[in-house]
Amino acid sequence: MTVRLRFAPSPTGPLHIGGARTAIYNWAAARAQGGTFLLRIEDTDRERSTAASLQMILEGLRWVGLRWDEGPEAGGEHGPYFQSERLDRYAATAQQLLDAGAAYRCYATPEEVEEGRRALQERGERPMYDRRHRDLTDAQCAEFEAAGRRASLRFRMPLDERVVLPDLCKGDVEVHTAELDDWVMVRADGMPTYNFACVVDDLAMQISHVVRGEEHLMNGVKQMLLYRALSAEPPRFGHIPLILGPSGKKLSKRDAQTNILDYRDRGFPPEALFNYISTLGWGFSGDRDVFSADEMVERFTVEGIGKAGAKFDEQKMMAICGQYVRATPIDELVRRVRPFCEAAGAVPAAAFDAHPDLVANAVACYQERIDIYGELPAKIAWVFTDDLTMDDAAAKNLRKYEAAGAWLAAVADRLEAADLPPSYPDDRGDADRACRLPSSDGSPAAGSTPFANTADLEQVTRQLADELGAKFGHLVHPIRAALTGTNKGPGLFDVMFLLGKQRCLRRLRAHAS
RNA sequence: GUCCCGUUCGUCUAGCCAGGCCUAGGACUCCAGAUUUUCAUUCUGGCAACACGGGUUCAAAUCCCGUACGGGAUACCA
Repeated sequence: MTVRLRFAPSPTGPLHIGGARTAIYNWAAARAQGGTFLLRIEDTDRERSTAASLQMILEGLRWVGLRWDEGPEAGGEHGPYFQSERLDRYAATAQQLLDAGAAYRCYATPEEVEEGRRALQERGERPMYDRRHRDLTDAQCAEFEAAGRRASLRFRMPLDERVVLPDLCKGDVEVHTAELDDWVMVRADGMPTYNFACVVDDLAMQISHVVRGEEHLMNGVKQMLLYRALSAEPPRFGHIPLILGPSGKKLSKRDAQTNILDYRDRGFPPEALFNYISTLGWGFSGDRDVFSADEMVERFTVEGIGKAGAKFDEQKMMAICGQYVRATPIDELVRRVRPFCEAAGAVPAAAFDAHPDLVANAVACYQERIDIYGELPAKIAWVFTDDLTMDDAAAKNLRKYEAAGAWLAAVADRLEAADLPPSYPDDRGDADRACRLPSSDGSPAAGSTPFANTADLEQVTRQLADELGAKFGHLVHPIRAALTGTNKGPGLFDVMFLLGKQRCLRRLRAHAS
């Protein structure tokens, strides 16, 4: 069997978390079986479909790393891939169904349909279309036509039958056709509805597996019946559980950011988002939940998707992002972080271009301190920006010891005599290449340059502490505050090294008295 | 209301289909400890679950039935 799966969004809004997961599962199922993954745009709702939404969806899919073999911008032999361009096919199938008696014309106005629905409800019956035009004669039809009414096309639902939908995720789902109404296949304006266009296209595009949210479970049953009316073999269905918000209801904009592109804009690693979203309803293995898309493809099956809804957990998502950030090679990390740092004005473009090693060292110092790229600018700005804002904790550390002012002056004097590298934007030579940061994880970075390395700086400072009769641990806090404006961050000597001589002296002396 | 689906630590999950290896494993969170110039990282340890009730069986988280609770669907939206 040729394996072909599709993601079929309607362009009525941006790609959201749930849609992305559906796309990922379809993609993974296709790749896992060496099949084809295609994208089809279901734009039969003229009012709500927009070109802007389409672009956001395409961009969202690309951003999480999904590529489609057929579809918009990719082409393919089963196009067009926009339902609005396939109207002739729906019309042909509609006619075929009409001729076969599997569908019929309904001239009821929306008001009449609603009125019938209410009447049924009042009688204690299931509220649905009351089938008032199910058996219209040709003459009656002609009468409605003459009166200027336009017909919609409805499916002639079997009245009393048990149908079974074999579902890859849920197992056999049995439903009585009495629960289903004579649903509209083609609107009065000639546009097909979801269930109809979906089946016509899945057939034409030779879709082998339909994987979609479980809100479509009943649609699956309706579609099964339509396949039968068409004497066609239905695809295999897999209705996957929903992604839930904290309240346990379907995830909505109220619960969290649901637009995929918002995560891009906030600086989430796309691979991490892909990874996290994939775990919402599917487990990689008993002892791992961080995995690559390739690894996922190796063992993904639709049957392996869970049955229960999964709550979206932002904390866990962040934790996974952090793992990806930490596993990223520094050069790659710099590349990814650059747009965020530049946009925020935290690191000038010139620094990236003319001082790549300095920037790499600075970023490396924060690799284990951020979960997403977007967190970096605010943390790293002190390295390149002179208008330091002192936070409360830092201000407190400056005042904590009476001698702090004198200490800072002494440290400044000592550093003035030391071979500290120059400050950005002065040329730092190969200082940053010779001394790779961070150095605080056990072994101080050492290098062979004309300049002091972080180990030398530590030695100088410890010695000074002795001379001052101050505890080294006490000395550190006001220095850090004066240099960075915070009480957190890289090791103190990495800070000095990054900042360079002039900046260190200036900041130290600004708080020396 | 009716129909359908679901229910393993607070959360995501492994185990369930092929019952014993489960005194239920991993991850996130939280707590404690180690490392340490701060923060973070890393490491060690800890808290914490088979919704409930029946059955089948020598044996049930795993199979069956019921109950409760949760969710979804009931559109000329998708």
